[in-house]
Amino acid sequence: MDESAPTTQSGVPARITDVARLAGVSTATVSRVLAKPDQVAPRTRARVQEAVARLGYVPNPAARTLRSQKTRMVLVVVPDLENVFFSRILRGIEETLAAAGHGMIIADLDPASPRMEELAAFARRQVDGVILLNGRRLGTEAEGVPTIALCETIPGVSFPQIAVDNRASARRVVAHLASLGHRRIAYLAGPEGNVLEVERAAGYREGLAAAGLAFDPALVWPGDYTLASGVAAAGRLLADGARPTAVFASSDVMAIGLVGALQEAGLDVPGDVSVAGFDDIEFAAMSRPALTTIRQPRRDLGRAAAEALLARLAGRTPPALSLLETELVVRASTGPVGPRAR
Amino acid sequence: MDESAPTTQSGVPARITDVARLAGVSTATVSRVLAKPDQVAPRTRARVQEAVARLGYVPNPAARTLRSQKTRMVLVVVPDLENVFFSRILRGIEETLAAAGHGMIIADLDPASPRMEELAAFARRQVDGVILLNGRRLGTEAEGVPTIALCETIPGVSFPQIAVDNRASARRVVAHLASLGHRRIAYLAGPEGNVLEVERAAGYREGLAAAGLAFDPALVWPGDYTLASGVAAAGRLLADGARPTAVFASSDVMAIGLVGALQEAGLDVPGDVSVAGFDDIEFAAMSRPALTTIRQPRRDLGRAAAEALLARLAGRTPPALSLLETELVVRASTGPVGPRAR
DNA sequence: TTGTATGCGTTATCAA
DNA sequence: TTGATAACGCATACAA
Repeated sequence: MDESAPTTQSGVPARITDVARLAGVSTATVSRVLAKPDQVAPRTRARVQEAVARLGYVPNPAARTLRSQKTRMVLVVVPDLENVFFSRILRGIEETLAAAGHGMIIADLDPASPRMEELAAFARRQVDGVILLNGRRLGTEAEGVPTIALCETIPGVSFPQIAVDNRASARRVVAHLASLGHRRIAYLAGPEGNVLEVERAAGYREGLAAAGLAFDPALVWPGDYTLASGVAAAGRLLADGARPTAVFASSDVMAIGLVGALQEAGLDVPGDVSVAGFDDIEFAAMSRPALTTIRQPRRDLGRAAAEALLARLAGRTPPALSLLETELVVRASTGPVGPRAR
Repeated sequence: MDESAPTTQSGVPARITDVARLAGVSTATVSRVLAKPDQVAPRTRARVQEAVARLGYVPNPAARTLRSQKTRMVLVVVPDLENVFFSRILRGIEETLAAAGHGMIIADLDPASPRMEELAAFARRQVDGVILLNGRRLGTEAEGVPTIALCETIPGVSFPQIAVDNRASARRVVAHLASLGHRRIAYLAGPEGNVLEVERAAGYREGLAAAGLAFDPALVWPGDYTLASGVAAAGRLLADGARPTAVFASSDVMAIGLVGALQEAGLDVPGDVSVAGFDDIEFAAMSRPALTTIRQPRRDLGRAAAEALLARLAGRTPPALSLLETELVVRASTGPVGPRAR
């Protein structure tokens, strides 16, 4: 009944020498059977595999790493594990890596953290590759550690990057709002200097231009992707003499904060103001009114990054930049310009 | 200007022999300076430390692990990384482990997954300890891998467990609702058989009893901690002839789904129905109306688990069960029994 | 207090 | 196709 761990009788994990002895071959042959089975004669191979199974042999990873200089581990650097945005991406990465026999180590690290250096030292030795989600280079890529940037692209680097077309997506949001008749469309920005922010802001302006609307700097409000900045934006809107009839918030979290604060102030969304977000986090669909937003294919983003890294590890060269498709998800938070606002 | 990696001139990472040569000592002494500095004469120690700094020496982890049989890594098993509930716990674990020089490897694994076995094989070799968040034993603890269970306790195991008092917390929610005048209080349950569910359900019944209210099985609704089950519960409530005036949902996610669906049906929360949740996830405060709930000290839970594990690694024996304090957070989703319901 | 020497468990090189 | 053997880089028992 006892499904105890497969080991030698003694309870100590079997080593390669145990397998070799049982199969009547050398350790070199055992190693070959595991790494390059077709270089071993079928009969020998069968004997070894039998012995491996009997002893439940699993190679010692540390010994393997020491000798082969490969760790079969990948480091994933996220800026904030608490941000729900990343969870599904991580899952996409993990499932892809696991299928290829690689483990995933997560570092939750503010890009400004001094631990970046410590982490670089870690990455140099403990992983075969790195996926960066925080828009900051680790520095290890220069030392030959294959690296991929995901979502937050990093300008001027030579390694592959995976992202969505933030600019085009932002344009699409503005086009949607304009098509509903909105002519005063505000933009709730992300943290200054952030790549995502730069792109989305540019898309906002281009979207206005495409709809024949003038850009008004007074309608660009500062934000930092946090709930609090969404709430703060509500104050701004309420104080505004010439209120916008729609707001494009550059993250769902800000959009949700904004909507909540507006409702608290007695405004109706979308009756008085339409609000759109970006990301399509889980709570976008469950907030009231359900949020119109841009869906990022998060799982696919994770998968794509992991695949690109695996390709690099295999010596291939993935494209310098891959852009995945987003989708405009129209829900209840955006609607035609209301009678009051007209 | 170039902050290149600290290595020997050749670009190859320095080894212990390089340090030994530069400092004019044996490798054993270098090793000692790093592991037990006080066993080395101050002057020698200084020379070695100087050499270490000059060469930017960092011990090779694989070699270290191979020799010492310690990996300085901890495995954390979560049932669902997408569940926002875990993120802050993970951060609490990570910061504590990092401070002690241990890395954190996350496995995102449905408890029913067949990968549990594969993971056990991994844990046996690649980590010094395990923290289980999914209520399932890995089996490696029997083989001497120190293990801690967190949040979802596992009955009948001998290793330390960290959790909150789910039962007492549930009682407190019911007491709160009862104090607002509610006499028909429904309970939206979690997945059948889950430890958390069993405890919270018991607390619900005890809470009713303490308030002098009768238990009515018809007021216990099935759920599984997902949004969808919260939405489904709304249908149940609306169809109910003798509607409850309050609902205690055993997770915030279900509570939020329930509230949204009730609002969609034209009911007012808390005017028509009060709703309370459990967990205090980030969105509890930002949903409308803001959710009354039980706050779990998630970061502290993570820290406590990590500390308990570190204690075990150090040969000490933490208590078999530690319960951390929760807090009833009263927000806007619960209120006095409304006139319509009275 | 310091040094010598050995082995941790593999993989890779070379020779057979 | 297979085997002998030398690293991989470190920590530790033991000796000095």
